[in-house]
Amino acid sequence: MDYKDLADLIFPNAKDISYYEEKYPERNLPEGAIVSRFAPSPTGFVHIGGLYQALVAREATKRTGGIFFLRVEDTDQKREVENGVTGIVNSLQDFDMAPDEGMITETEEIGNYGPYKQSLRKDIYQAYAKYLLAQGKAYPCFCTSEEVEEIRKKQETAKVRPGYYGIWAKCRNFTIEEAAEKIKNGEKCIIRFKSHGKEYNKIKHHDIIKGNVNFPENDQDIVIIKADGLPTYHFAHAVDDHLMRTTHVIRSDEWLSSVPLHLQLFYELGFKAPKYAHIAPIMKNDNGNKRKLSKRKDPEAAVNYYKEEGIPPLAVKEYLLNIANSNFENWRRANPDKSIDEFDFQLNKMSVSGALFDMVKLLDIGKTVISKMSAEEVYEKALEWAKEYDKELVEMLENKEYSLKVLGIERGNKKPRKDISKWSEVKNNIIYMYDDKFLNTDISYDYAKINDKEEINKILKLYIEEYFDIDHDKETWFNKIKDLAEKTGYAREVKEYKKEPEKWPGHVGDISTVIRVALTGRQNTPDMYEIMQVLGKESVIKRLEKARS
RNA sequence: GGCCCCGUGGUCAAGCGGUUAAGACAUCGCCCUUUCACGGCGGAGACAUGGGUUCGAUUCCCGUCGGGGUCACCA
Repeated sequence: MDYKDLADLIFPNAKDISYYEEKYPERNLPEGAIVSRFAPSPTGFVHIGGLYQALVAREATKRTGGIFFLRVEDTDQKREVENGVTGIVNSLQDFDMAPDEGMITETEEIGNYGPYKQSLRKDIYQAYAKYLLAQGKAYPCFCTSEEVEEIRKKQETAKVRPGYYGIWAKCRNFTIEEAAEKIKNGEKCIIRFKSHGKEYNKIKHHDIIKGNVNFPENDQDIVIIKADGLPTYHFAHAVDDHLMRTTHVIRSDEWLSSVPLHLQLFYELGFKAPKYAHIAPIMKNDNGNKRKLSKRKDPEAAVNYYKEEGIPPLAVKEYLLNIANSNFENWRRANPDKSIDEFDFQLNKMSVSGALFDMVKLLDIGKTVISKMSAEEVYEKALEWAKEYDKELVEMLENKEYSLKVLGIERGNKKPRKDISKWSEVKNNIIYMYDDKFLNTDISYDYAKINDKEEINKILKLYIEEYFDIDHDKETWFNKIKDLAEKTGYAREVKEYKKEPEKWPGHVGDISTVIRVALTGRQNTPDMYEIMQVLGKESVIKRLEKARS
């Protein structure tokens, strides 16, 4: 009896690996094309760090004529969540980052290198496990989890490195016959990789992001096939990324220390190892300590948060890209209208350590992104958001023609307004422009400097009766307000007032403020002339009358 | 604890042997302006620390301190 017989005994039905090698040939892509992937577990909502990884992987492939695919790593059924794949697919969709290959719904996929869901690739993993077994590079292990735990405890008291390796790896020393005997007796086994690494040997590895790193060789006999017949991450990674012809493995840097193991696996399997790029995670400041954004503690860790808040996906992507390649923002300034896919993204320019998440900066980018949109676009996007999250906004936006005018105020010029950073701010930004909201609610007017009721009434009365005409052009319109200021004893020009402030009780600006507050209930608004034009004569008068009463 | 990685203003970060140590966000002031936003100008604000190496270290080496990661039949 030899290793091959033992392999046949354990996996009698597994195919020869040549079958898969032929089925998934090298990809025919242009020179230098990068094939990379996003490979999440369907364990709940997508984390912002996951989106970040996906973005980086996607951008890395984009201009090389490569492939960005989505592989679902569902080998741990315990952690699996219902409709997990759908959640992932939809999140990528929301950010306009649909993969070139891989899962496209809970069960469907596109591409020739599938299945892209690991639980469906059981046969493949077993074929490769059998292949290792047949060469004596893997062996069945009959230890129960209790036994493994016991070994760990012994190692702890002996103060040696924990793990299943060397003298501690008791199943590795069974003879083929002994192992076969146990299997024939129906003993349950898992499959372990038989490592020939030595801890005292150092290996040099070059990571695209982290640079040169030195590690001890792996000497752990890690499990490759679990009791349920599914592979562990390590083994699935090697098999899948080989068969899917991944050129660049872009993943979170928590995997960095597994590189020696992975390299060893690729080598023993006879695969060409991919290049690795380990991304530093996005962090959060927690009482002076940096920690990863946590699903439990931080709402902003979930990508759905951004959708709910109405932060434009493009803003999120630009922010993330900014963290990834800090020259992005310079590029963006020079190319304000180009697609981010035209940016020359470089993996090796990524920061080695994790950035603290900065919501303020994200929202600033949101402002800029929205300020570049047309009124029509703002309208559509805000409405789309509102349909899901804000019924009142939907009602307001029902009058499309009017809403477009409202949203169009000071929009489209070379210095557009930047007052909306996310869709959830829209309502508060424009609600006073809607008569049915404004006229029917109690407004607490605060006129700032002028607060004498009589005075205010006088100003408003005069304005309505003698100075306001909706048909005036802007210059005439404002001259009329200046006239009104003069008439009521205020300085006509702010500059003159500032020269001799004791001469007047105030200036045109104060008169404007009275009108503005009466008109909108607010001291700060966009251009008042435009507001009046949008409101129309009737509404302006109604509003001013309302303020007087 | 072992192993690995990292340490430039509040944050993201250029620079990597000789620089007035960029830029962005935030902050403060001024200007523009009927308010706000935008925009313009300016201010404050940093090379963790101790030793080397060197004519010269933010840049190179070592220690210290600080931060992060990893040591599963989880990914």
